[in-house]
Amino acid sequence: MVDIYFSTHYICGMLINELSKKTGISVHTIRFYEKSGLIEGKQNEAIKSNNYFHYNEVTVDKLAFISDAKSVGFTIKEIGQIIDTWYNKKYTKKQKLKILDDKLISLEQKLKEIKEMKKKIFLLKEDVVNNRC
Amino acid sequence: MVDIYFSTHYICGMLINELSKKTGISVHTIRFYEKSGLIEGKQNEAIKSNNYFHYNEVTVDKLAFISDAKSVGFTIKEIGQIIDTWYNKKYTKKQKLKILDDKLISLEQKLKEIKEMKKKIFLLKEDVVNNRC
DNA sequence: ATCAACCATAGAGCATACTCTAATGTTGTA
DNA sequence: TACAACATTAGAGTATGCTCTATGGTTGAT
Repeated sequence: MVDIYFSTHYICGMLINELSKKTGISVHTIRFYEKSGLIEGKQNEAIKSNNYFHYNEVTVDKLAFISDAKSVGFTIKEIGQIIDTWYNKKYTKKQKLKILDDKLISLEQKLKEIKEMKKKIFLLKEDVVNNRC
Repeated sequence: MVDIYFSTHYICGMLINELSKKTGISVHTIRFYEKSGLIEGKQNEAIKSNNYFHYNEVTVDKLAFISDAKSVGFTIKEIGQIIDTWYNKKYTKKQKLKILDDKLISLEQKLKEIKEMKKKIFLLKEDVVNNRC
């Protein structure tokens, strides 16, 4: 009988391979994100035979967010900023709100540009349909 | 008195420096786009003393389009495809429509993702406002 | 004890999209 | 004719975001 409250898994969370499988992000890329400061694992002080990093569900959430944020065109730096408004004490409340408002503005801008591009492509399509080009 | 109908400018359009000033895109970047196949200048057969390239208003339009298309996240390759549905005989009508439809679908997808990200950032902002993180 | 499957770090390599430098030739105005 | 301001090509360098390789140690099932 194993006391789950003292199992390695319960205390330390998952290792990088499990995190990779859970998120669909490669081990290499996860390490790259860790080096870039977007996520961080913890080493268990009690275990001295290895220096393995352990990750929790917060990291899973962060990686899901990173994927989404990359899709909308945010850079690693920008994603780091947003994540730091989240769990981090790096910024004051005022700074956090400024960062988030800036991102909302840039998303609004992207929305506008994409709608305009849709119109342009649509007009181009009309020209093709009507043999005008 | 200069006969403008025979002036170099009228026949050949502008040189790269003027194109750069007109579009706000650097000479280097314009050359990069030309190497990438997005635009093309023409050399004047009649002038043998130099090998200068001449550009017309179509190129100005193309460069404006390239800037917009880059903003919405299209790659050079994708932009090339779109431009080739435009003035080019490289594709059949059917192929052109396929390319443009694909782009419309990807723009629709981007629109969706950005709207979702706006919601996420908005909720995050609420958390900051209410001191929940 | 062996061995596949994991873990770590350091650093090289790659694709994209520029951005710049070097070397050299041309044009047009003073 | 001098010279600043243009033009050309070839290729090197930079930033971003991965992606992979090398090397070596650890874990866990047989």
